[in-house]
Amino acid sequence: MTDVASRKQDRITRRQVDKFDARRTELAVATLHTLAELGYARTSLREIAQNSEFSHGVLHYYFADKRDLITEAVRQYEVVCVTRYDEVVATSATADQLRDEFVAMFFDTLGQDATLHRLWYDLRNQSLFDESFRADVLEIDGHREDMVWRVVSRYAELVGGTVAVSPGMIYVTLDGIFQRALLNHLAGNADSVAQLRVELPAAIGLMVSTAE
Amino acid sequence: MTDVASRKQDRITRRQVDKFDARRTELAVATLHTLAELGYARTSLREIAQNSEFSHGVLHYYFADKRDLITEAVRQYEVVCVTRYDEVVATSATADQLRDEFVAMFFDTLGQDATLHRLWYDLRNQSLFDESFRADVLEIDGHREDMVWRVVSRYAELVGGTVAVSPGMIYVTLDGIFQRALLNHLAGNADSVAQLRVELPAAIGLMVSTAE
DNA sequence: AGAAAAACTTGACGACTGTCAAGGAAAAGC
DNA sequence: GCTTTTCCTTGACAGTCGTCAAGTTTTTCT
Repeated sequence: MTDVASRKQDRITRRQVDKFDARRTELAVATLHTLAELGYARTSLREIAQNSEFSHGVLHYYFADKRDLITEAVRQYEVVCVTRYDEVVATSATADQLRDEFVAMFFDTLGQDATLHRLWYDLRNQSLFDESFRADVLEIDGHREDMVWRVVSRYAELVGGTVAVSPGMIYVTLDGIFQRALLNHLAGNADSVAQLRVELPAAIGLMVSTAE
Repeated sequence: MTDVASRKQDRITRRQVDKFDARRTELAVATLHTLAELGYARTSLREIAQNSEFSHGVLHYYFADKRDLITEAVRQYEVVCVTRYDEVVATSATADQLRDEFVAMFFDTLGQDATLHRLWYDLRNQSLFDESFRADVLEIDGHREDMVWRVVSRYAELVGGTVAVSPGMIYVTLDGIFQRALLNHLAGNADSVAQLRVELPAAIGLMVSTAE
């Protein structure tokens, strides 16, 4: 093959691959919404296809099997979810502002993206039973940990103190609060959610020791 | 009906009811083990029956439907699980002893009953999708909160201090640590589990302020 | 415009699901 | 010991599942 011909071939192949990937992503997003609505246990390929503009057979044209499809959907989740607070971190000038805006966004996404979040917890739990999910789950969990670490360490910096506990502990605490708030939110228990909102700043304060 | 006859009838009825309940519990326990092994999404009635000494049809003799069966299984879980640390609380004479024995039992049951625990988290998550689980889940969650509160408040008492955060926050934190330890345990990541073990006492210490 | 390749639909397969009715086996009552 | 009730098994039902092959439509290339 000549150079020109091979480069042309490359261009074609690349365009095909891009198109292929675009459709894959489109279907993965449809999968994500179906999973968020029904949960892992009740999501079928036909249901996913109905949430897209295609028929159920096309899923096996773009994905090897169901696991492949769901794995790709989880990756889509990650793209959306692990940079949520970065802008708050970047633009906040004072500790109080950072804290307040973090709390606001925390409970904003809790209400806004509740179904997506419950899906995440569902899949993280699936990984306790299904080994093939574990690597992806642990990776995303790590990114979530980094995400809250960026918030809290920056908060400590602004407040002129130091973080008193490990990144893992911070994540575990904030994630635990979020999980409980999500359960209470979906159960329609607004009072409990409101109380967690009050307690969240104090929990952050507890993990950051002010320099004396 | 004479008094004697009615009392005799009562006795018979009661015996029948007891026997009925005993078999129900037996089948609920088999269900619990199957759920712990396979997870909610992959547990079928036939699989449950194979983990008992009966055939699959008998399940509909003792339970109205699958939901009824699983609900009963969850109640069995609760019986085992929400009094785990009570003896430690009752017998510990010093704060250090209480803390150390709590941590020991915490990580003991993590390894020992890992499959049961992952089932609990699985079902708690199901309640995010399936409304009919929510009441039971919230009730058990409350009992778990009470359980860790008994530990930490007693610890504060022994150490001569006060608990610095709400019962809900304590539960959320300890449960978060447990969940993460469980994931790492099942993933075979012993190092991460060991590190959480080191950090757990510090986390407890952070939530209890020593009187000065 | 015609040929080739890619994209998508349709329908079918075997396996598995919860449920339940019919009937056999065991226990209880007399 | 015989009858009645309780307990349990078996087999079938209607439905759903993931998967895939065959065929149709659409796009791409020459």
